[in-house]
Parts: sequence; C-alpha cells; structure tokens
Amino acid sequence: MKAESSEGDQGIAAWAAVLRCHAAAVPLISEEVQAKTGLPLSWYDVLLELRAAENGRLRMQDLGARVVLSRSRVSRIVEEMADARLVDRQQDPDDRRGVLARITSRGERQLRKATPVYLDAIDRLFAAHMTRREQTVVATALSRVTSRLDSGSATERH
Amino acid sequence: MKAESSEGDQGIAAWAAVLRCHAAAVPLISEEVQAKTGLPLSWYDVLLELRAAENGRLRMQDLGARVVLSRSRVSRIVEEMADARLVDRQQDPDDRRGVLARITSRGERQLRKATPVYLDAIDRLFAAHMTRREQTVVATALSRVTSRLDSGSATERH
DNA sequence: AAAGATTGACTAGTCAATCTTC
DNA sequence: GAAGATTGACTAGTCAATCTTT
Repeated sequence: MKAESSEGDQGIAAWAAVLRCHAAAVPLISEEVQAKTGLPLSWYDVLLELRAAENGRLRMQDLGARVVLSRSRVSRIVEEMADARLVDRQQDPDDRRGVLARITSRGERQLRKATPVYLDAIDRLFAAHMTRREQTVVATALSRVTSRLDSGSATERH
Repeated sequence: MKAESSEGDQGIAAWAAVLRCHAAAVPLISEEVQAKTGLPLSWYDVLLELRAAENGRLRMQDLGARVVLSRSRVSRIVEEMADARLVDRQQDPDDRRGVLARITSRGERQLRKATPVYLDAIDRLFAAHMTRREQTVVATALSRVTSRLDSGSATERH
C-alpha cells in the first residue's frame, strides 16, 4: 500500500521468517533427538565438534567458539558430559592453564547412534518442506550474513 | 566425498545456516534496539501485536499465541510492561476468567519511536547482506516450513 | 470439571569475579 | 599482569500446581 517503504519489505519478511521458523523447528527437532537418543542437542554439538577436531580434542575456549555457547556454559556442559563418560578432560601439557576436552569411545558410540536420528529429524521437520533450490539459497544467503556479522563485529570492537 | 549421502546435504547445510545466523544476528539486533530505545525485543513484539489487534486489546492467551512466548512468560512480561505504563490490564467483561491487555498511549508512542530503529537494525545487520531475490526465497521457504509445522503438530497431538 | 491466568520451583544461559598458570 | 577456566549471582524461560470463573 505505501509506495515508499520499498527497500525493506522483503528483508523484514525474511527476518520474520527466520525468527518464526527457528522458534517452531528447534524445539521439535531437539525434543525428538533427545527422546530417541537421550542426547540434548547441545551435547550432540559438543561431540560433533570434538570428533571433527585433531585427535578428538579441543581446548574449552576453541570448543566454545565452534559451538554456539559461551565459555562458562561450555564448562558446565563438559562437566556434565564428563560425569556421563562421554568426554574426559585433561590439562593441556603445553600450556597448563588450558584444559583439553576429549571425546571418549563411549562418546563416539553415542554420536554414531544419534547422528542418523538427528539427520532424519532435520530432513522430515525442516528440509522436506523446501525445494532443493530453496535449500541452496537459504544455506548460501544466511551463511553469508553470518560470516559478515562475525568478521564485522571483530572489526567493530577494535 | 561420499557418493550416497545425496538427499540431505543441502538440507543440512540450510539448517545449520539458520541456526548460526539466528545465533549471530538476534543478539546484535536486540542489543541495538534495546540500547537505542530502551525496549527489549519481547516488549516490542508485545506492543506490535497489541497495536495490530482490534481496539489495541488482546487476551493473554491470544497474545501468547501471536508472540513466540509461553502463557506464563506473557503474564510476567505484561506485568512488567504494566508497571512501565506501556500497557494496562482489565478483566474481560464478557468472560471474567480472561484478562485483556491493552496498549496505552505511552505504549503507542514508544512503539512508534522504536519501529524505525528496529527496521534499520534488521536492514543493516541482516537484509543488506542478501540480494532481493534471496530475501524473497528465504521468506517464502521458511514461512512454508513454519506453517507446515504448526498445522502438523496440531494434527499429531490429536 | 474445565478454561483462563498467575505463581512457584526448576532449567538453561549470561556476565562478573576468582583462581591458576604463563 | 594477562590468559584460560571455573564458580557465583543473576536473567529469561518453561512446566506443573493453584486459584478463579464458567
């Protein structure tokens, strides 16, 4: 209706769609994964990053950077996961201030068990409702936004 | 590398992009809006929905359904907003179990003040990094996912 | 007894302060 | 004294129990 508000309309709609989709899909997928495997999504992410890392080990700080959590949150989650024997911790021998979290064989087993469940949930509850082309556009466009924001904020807070 | 995992790859990438973009953009935008206007994003959403509603009023339950928050969270937020004189509350005269939250003139003023700030933040920190075409695809594809999930879960939990 | 809202107890998460090692 | 990690106090949010009205 308004002739002027030309620039932003699609951008606002895209933003609102991201917020609503996130709010709708994340709880469904995370409940499903936890119900079927016993792993909370945050635990799954930690295992995934550790498995991908050199020797299955990562310092707490690096782990926090890869996962979407703060350092203090990582400390607590890793402690719980260590109680559950999915990871263990050891001082970094090169710099004893640092702590290395390492995935255990039990952790690897749990990760292998959970992965197909998670992928299936993502597929059914999210990806199946988009065309292949839409999936590609969503992936590339939103990744670009994220990387610009990450590099931008590094510059901003000089 | 794996020849078989054909089906899901773009879908998984799209999912990861949504998670990462949400995690990066929401805090930046919400901090900026709050710093410049004093309104938390949840308050802004409440004001927006009330303004859009008939007579600027809505029952707590309906408000909770439109905003992305649970009923109990809405109760608390509306209470804080009532203390700040941005909304007021009254019993629904037709059904005195219900409570109607209504935007005040002060609330309308704050909403008018905050809207351009919010739109500008969305534009700079999110939409500006996508083409118009990408914005449209993101909006339509993710909205479709959300609406399928909403209607689907209503059916599932019969 | 069932619907609407609020309250209480709990979980997840953040930020600032602390402790250890460099 | 600064970096790495953990701990304590706090905020935001959920779920179950309660209270009121229908």
